[in-house]
Parts: sequence; structure tokens; C-alpha cells
Amino acid sequence: MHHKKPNISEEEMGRSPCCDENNLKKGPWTPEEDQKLTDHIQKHGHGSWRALPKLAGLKRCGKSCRLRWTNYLRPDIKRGKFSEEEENTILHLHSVLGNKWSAIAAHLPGRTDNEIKNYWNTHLKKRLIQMGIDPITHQPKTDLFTCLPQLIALANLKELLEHTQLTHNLQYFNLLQQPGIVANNPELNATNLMPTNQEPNPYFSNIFQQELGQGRVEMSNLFPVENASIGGGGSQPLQQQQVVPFMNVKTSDDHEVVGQCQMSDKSSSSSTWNPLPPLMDTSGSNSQENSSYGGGSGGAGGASLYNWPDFLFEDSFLDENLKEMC
DNA sequence: AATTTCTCCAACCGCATCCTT
DNA sequence: AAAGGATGCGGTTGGAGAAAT
Repeated sequence: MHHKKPNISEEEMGRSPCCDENNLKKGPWTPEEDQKLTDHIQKHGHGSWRALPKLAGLKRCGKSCRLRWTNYLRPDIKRGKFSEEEENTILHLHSVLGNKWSAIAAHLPGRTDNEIKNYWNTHLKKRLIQMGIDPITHQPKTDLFTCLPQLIALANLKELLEHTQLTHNLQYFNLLQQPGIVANNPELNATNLMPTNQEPNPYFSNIFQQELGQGRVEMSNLFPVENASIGGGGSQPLQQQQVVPFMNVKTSDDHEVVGQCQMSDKSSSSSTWNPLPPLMDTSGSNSQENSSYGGGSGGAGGASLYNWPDFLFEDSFLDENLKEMC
């Protein structure tokens, strides 16, 4: 039942807003107030919250007392960091229930809706966003606008790598110009500027690079993070792959980009060159923060959260590239 | 060491829903 | 069925402490 709000103010109605009446106290609770509230509820129960403050000798409104009790003083409250299991439960339930914090809290003994809401807003939501997952739908973001930062980062990276490759070739060319170098090193081939006995630079030989050059890059190839699953939806969890460093380059402001060659499959003999920067564990140094979304009902477990380095999304970085694109 | 910026969470506010009359 | 008070819920915020400059 919904009551339409009257046009006249509550003051005009003769009822002032909660806590405004009788100079009731607001703000943080003191230990003395906590003690009074706890003592009263343990002796008499809370009964009517509205009547409680007077009975307990508190200059608070009933609402404030109820909140303090349910969110802080209740004896069965669980304190401390959320466990990995609790995190997974929250993620799963949120994907099903949305922002129904009290409903979610009902599945987490000792946790309050307020605490879960706070944890969601300060940790889990941010983490999903960083992973390119919409925190509302729990689906990977696929529209162009939300992918723009990633696309810009990718375009910039391509430029960086090309520039680095050019520099590399020039250096190599200059080396060849030195007298006697080729004569003393027959394995060097001045025609293609590559040592003949060296594996081709994977960056220039793999399919991904060709696609980049032709401007047709599959989104699914660009965002391996999309493989991360929540609650065992059938897709494979994001797993940290075996990484072989390939090259390090620096941006103008001294950030280092590390290209990598990822062994895509232990059983596979072929390696794939991934021109994307490595996903970095941004979940913080605290081990409690390291969490898995792969576990859940899927049970694969053990997958950490990896993201692209923050600098790819810095304003200066993006601004520069947006200017070029527009 | 001082100052600024950022992060986090307890608590508030207003609306929705429930309950009683 | 309607009115109105009590309680619950979810969005938001203020300020303390931490981190960065």
C-alpha cells in the first residue's frame, strides 16, 4: 500500500520529522549510549522502537536506535573481512536479486544489509566495472561506448608497439651499416632485417596482428576478461595464463608496457601472441581481497581478478588518443 | 612534516510497505 | 476500504582515517 505524500509539510500536519523533535541527538553513538541501548534491549527486548528511547533513557529517535542495534550492537553480528565464499554469495545473489540488500543479507548469517550494501559499493561493484562487467546486469559490457576506453587503450598500444618495432628495425639497420657486421655474421639477412635463424616476431606474424591491420578485430578476442564467469554460468573462469615476457616499452610519462606471449593451453604446442598488456591483479595486497568469481556453483575456483593497468585509462592518456580519433 | 586527496563505512533521510484500527 | 502510525529498505552523505603528494 502506497500513501501519496500530502502537499502540506509534516510540520504543518503537527508532526515533525524523526529526530528533529525534542532536540534529539544525531550522529555517531557514544559508548555510554551503546551501553544503555544494549542493556535495555537485553532486559526488555526492543518492543516498540518508537517508545524505546524514552524507556532506555536515550535522546535518540527510535529509528536511530533500531539502526544502531541491527547494524552494530546485535550480539550475532559478524565482523571483519568478507570471506571469498561470502563474496561469491553476494555476487551470485546480486545477479539474481539486484539491490535487494536485505534479501541478500538473509543468506549471509551475521551480516547486515547495510554492511553488504557498503561492501558492494566500495569493492565488488568497482571490481566488476574494472573487469568490464556491467554491475547491474552482470553481463560483459559489449556496447561501443562502454568499451571505448578499452578500444582507445588498444589503439594506443598498437601504435606503441609499431613505434617500438620501427625503432627496433632502425637500430638493427644501423647495426648492419657498420663495416664488417654482415660479413662476419652470415646468419644476418639484410634484406628483411631479421636474423634468419630467429623466430619471426610473433607480433608481426599472428592472426591478431593481421586483424588489427585490417581493422576487423573480434571483440571476443580483445577482452579475455569476458571469459570470467560468475556463479558458474557455464563459461570458463578467467585464469592466469602462463606468461612469457616479450618486450618492454615505455610511454611518454614513463609507464612501462609489457607485451607478452601467452601459452594458451598447456596441451597445445602452439603459442599465441597477445599484444594486450598483461592483466594485473588489482585486488590489493591484502590476501583477503584476492577473490574468485569462478568458484561459486561452478566450483572451478582459484581464479584471481586481473585487469589492465590503470594508466591505460588515465585522463591524459585517453585525452590524447581521443583527440586523434575525433 | 604539512597538506591534499582518496577511501570507506556508520548513520541519516525519505520513500515503501506493513500493520492496526 | 481507508487512514495513519510503525517499521523496513535502499540511496546517499559526512567525516574519520589512510594514502598520496
